[in-house]
Amino acid sequence: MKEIFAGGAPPAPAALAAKVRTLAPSMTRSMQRVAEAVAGDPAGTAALTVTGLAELTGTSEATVVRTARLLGYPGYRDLRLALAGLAAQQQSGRAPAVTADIAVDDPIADVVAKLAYDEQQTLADTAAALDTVQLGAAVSALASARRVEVYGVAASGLVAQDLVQKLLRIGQVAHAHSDPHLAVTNAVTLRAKDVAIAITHSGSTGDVIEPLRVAFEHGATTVAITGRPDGLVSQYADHILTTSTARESELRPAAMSSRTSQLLVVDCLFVGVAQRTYETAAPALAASYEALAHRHSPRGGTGR
Amino acid sequence: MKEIFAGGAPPAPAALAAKVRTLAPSMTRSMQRVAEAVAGDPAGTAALTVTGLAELTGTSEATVVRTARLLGYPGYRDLRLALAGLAAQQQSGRAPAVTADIAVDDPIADVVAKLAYDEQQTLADTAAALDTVQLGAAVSALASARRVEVYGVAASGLVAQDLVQKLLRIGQVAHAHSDPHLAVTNAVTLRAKDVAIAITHSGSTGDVIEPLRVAFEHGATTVAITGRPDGLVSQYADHILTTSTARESELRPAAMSSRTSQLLVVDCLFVGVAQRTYETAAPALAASYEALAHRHSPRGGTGR
DNA sequence: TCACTCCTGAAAGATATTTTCGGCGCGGGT
DNA sequence: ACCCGCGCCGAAAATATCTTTCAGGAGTGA
Repeated sequence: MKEIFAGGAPPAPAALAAKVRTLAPSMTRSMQRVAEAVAGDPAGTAALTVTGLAELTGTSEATVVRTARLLGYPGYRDLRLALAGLAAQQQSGRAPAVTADIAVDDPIADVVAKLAYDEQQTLADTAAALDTVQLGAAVSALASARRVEVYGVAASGLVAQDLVQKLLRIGQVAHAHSDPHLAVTNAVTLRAKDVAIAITHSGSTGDVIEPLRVAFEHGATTVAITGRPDGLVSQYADHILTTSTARESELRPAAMSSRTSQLLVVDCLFVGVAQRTYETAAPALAASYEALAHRHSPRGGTGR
Repeated sequence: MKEIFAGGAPPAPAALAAKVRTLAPSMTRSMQRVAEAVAGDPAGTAALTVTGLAELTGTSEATVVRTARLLGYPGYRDLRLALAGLAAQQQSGRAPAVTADIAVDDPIADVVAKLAYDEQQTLADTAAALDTVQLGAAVSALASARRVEVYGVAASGLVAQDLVQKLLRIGQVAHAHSDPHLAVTNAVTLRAKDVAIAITHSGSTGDVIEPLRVAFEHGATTVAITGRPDGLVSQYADHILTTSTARESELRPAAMSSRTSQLLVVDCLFVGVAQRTYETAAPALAASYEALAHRHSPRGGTGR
């Protein structure tokens, strides 16, 4: 007997479709075929043996096993078990109903419904796939950080600012950087006890990786929030938080769902830190709320 | 073959426990032990191999297989698969137990689940409450706008920037302002055919209302994205888009759900505009994607 | 074009499952 | 009380399934 059960990484409950999407880009062609079959028909796949699935996808047993490994399972046997579970869930639960893409001539009401549904899906996927161990580690680092620097450009830059705004509210020293040069300049000044966070969906945004690398080499604790955990950015990250990737279409750029996903992660970080530092966080939150009250006109209902 | 019971009956969906009880009397002692273990802890049993389950119940592999047969499965392998499904169902069944507020001592996994759930709820609420007529009107105004100015401070400022980033991608002329003075300065330059958008959750943020008022009085088309449609900001808005407000708690500031809600509205605006201006928007989107490609390191999907 | 890297599948090797087969306990007959 | 037969039970062989190894080959950059 080997591999009792628990350990560092739980295989994956039902966030399989999400995981497939997240990892698909880093897969080779044949592995993608396997992953596609698995994600497309969990129930059917669960009924197949390695050999059967290999034949179905026109690949070999080895490839199937490799795919299972990549998805986080010890082997095909375990993937199959998870698949059976997923199938059962789908069976009992309401039909997941694949949402149609947004078309150019969709009425506005459909657009609202589809976007809302997609973002909900993204949230569910992200939550399911989020590694709570990594998250916990990142929270610990932040809670005891002397100073926090967050790097992100474009859409991820806004997420970085969002995190910083939140951290500032609970009395943490935090800054966001979207200027690559200034970011590197800033990273050089970091030491142990400081935390650097890089946010990049692609995992390969040079402008963000560079400052993280510098911070890493200067001994700071580094965290990466990325949709591609196999990306270059992970090389310099002590803790990796994976965001999920949703399908995108012409009218629905990837930035949309990655942002939703990143914000959820950021919120989790924030709440985690607020919990750990409750003694100081709670009064700080109250104080910042109080300080802003007078900037709102008296009118407009106070109630609630 | 004897085939006493199985016959044409399907393996068994989830009524496994019932089946065990029904068949128990007709079982021999050791088989009962196996059946009991299976019914008692489906999840745990699903993790075991034949040998493991045999050892656990103090019986032999043969007995385990015989039990599986009696329960209607072709063999142990299939029983195990069904067991995994059952476990997954049970798991998901007790999921909705996380609707409570986030507490200081919640484990990190609960925090993730609760935040994700809350944000999903916020999205659903917002989508349901969004006035598509107002939204359509706002989209029309944006689609034919010569220039778009967006005002927002703090968290809403980030949403403003998000909208602007998106509009820029489809070739619209857009700017975000979070500096109240500059915002007003900017607002006085607006004319008809220009669009001004104010984003404020409270609906009473003076720093944002003021520029909107100025824009309104200069003849620009004005849009308010607010959680309080009865707030002061609405007085100067041609179109009002209402975001939903979720309950908040000490550890979960209102900014969190209002941001989610605002972003959904902003996404809807963006997609709506992109639809209306598809001829120019599509190439622009493609071009901006292309232009950024080289900023990502080539490496990404290699090994590991 | 050549060298190189990494993907890929065939087949060997390891595990898990199923089947076979003989032992043994238990009741009933003498 | 003893013997006989019935059928449950588990050890081990046989088979199926999964995993690993290894070498050929496609694609890529120089």
